[in-house]
Amino acid sequence: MLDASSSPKVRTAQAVEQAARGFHHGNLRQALLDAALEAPDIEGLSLRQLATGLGVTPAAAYRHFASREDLLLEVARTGFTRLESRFAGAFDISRPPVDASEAQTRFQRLACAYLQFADDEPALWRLIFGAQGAAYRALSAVLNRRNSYDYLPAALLGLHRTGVVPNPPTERDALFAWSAVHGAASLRVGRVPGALMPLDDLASEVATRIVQSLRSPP
Amino acid sequence: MLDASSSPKVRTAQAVEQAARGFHHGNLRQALLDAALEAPDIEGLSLRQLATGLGVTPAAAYRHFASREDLLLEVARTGFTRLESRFAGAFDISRPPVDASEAQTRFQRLACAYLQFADDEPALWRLIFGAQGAAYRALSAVLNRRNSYDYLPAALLGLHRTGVVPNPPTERDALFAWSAVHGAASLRVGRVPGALMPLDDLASEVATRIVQSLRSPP
DNA sequence: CTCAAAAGTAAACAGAGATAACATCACCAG
DNA sequence: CTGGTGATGTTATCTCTGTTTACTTTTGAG
Repeated sequence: MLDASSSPKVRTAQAVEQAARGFHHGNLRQALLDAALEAPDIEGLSLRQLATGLGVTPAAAYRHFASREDLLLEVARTGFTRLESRFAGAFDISRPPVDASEAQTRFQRLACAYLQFADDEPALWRLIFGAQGAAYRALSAVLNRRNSYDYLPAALLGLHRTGVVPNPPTERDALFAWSAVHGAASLRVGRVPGALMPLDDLASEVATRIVQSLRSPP
Repeated sequence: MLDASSSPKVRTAQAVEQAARGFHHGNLRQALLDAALEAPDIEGLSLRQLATGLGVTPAAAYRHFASREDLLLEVARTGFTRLESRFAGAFDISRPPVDASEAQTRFQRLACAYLQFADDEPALWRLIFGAQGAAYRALSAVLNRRNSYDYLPAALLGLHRTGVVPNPPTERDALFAWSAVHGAASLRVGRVPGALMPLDDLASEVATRIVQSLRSPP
């Protein structure tokens, strides 16, 4: 299904040629998604250009997606997955940090992963969080939030458990942390001059400041 | 040029009447801008709908704006002005705060103004800061930054001068503060569940935490 | 081998931005 | 008062977009 070459059927030379080109009875759906993922402006892309760029008629796309919005939502879904896997790469959520230093490193790596995603795939970033966050809302209701929503609380909990932060983390702590990192990513994607320092600097700075704000009660 | 009423020319009674109706030799330019300002989705609006909604032919709009983008940029400009005037309402930048309490109040009011703008005019907010911040960048280069860019540094300086914060404010301090408030506004416009608390709560919380983060060196 | 479903094409529609040619009205010069 | 000029509007048209409909081709299972 997903890969034309997995079919055991023999194919005529012509069919093989067509499959090799990837069109006309092939993996059009994936090809459309892949092409969209590489567009510099995903939200602004045209279904027709996308289809004709793949050597296929515009109407063919409607065999695989109900509408342009539907296609974009699917792209946003894989974008979300990529963000999640970056989180997963930041630290192992199932194993608590051993000391304060590791807890702080984890938090910083999480912030860095968020910023790096915005840096590496700004089009996906804007697709997910831009446009009044429609894609984000539509997806976060459906997606397995088991992953994406647990890393920040886990990191904050780690900071508390290892003694970096006196109080156990609240939802408002998480919201503030998210706001600060999200805002930094936002300004960076928007190429606001002040936010264009090296990414690691920005990440460590933002992370450090957030931790500082969590250390003292009002 | 910018304002029809600034023209020194006298107008006949008929012309005034037409101007009052707003069409056919009147203030079409302003009418277009006003109508756009009231749209729930400014970025997504159609020039044709806008024009026909004002009882005018689509092509008429091109007598006043070079393109749709140009129209939107002009709308963004007045949006920026509105944001600025909210800043101006937060505190008087020319008079330094008298004590720590006032300095903190000022900072919080500034944060609140930012968030309130996002709350009251989400369409304008998205127009300015959304879409990779194109409008923001295009405008911030031209706009009289005297206003919009001086409030945050001034508020931070006030915090330092009154002894709330030990170190004099740096650019990175300002960037972090902006990030945190901007991020909160972003999440709020995106209707992220956690950010939907009463606005004053959010503003005071974010402001307080930012100040806390500025109180201790790494 | 057959046949139904899956997946493509072709042609058309409405609506978008944009342009060019034409029309009209205001207003100033004489 | 009058004539013409420029600002401003209209009409018609172009290309491009998303989307639908009807038709055709290809695939794969019974």
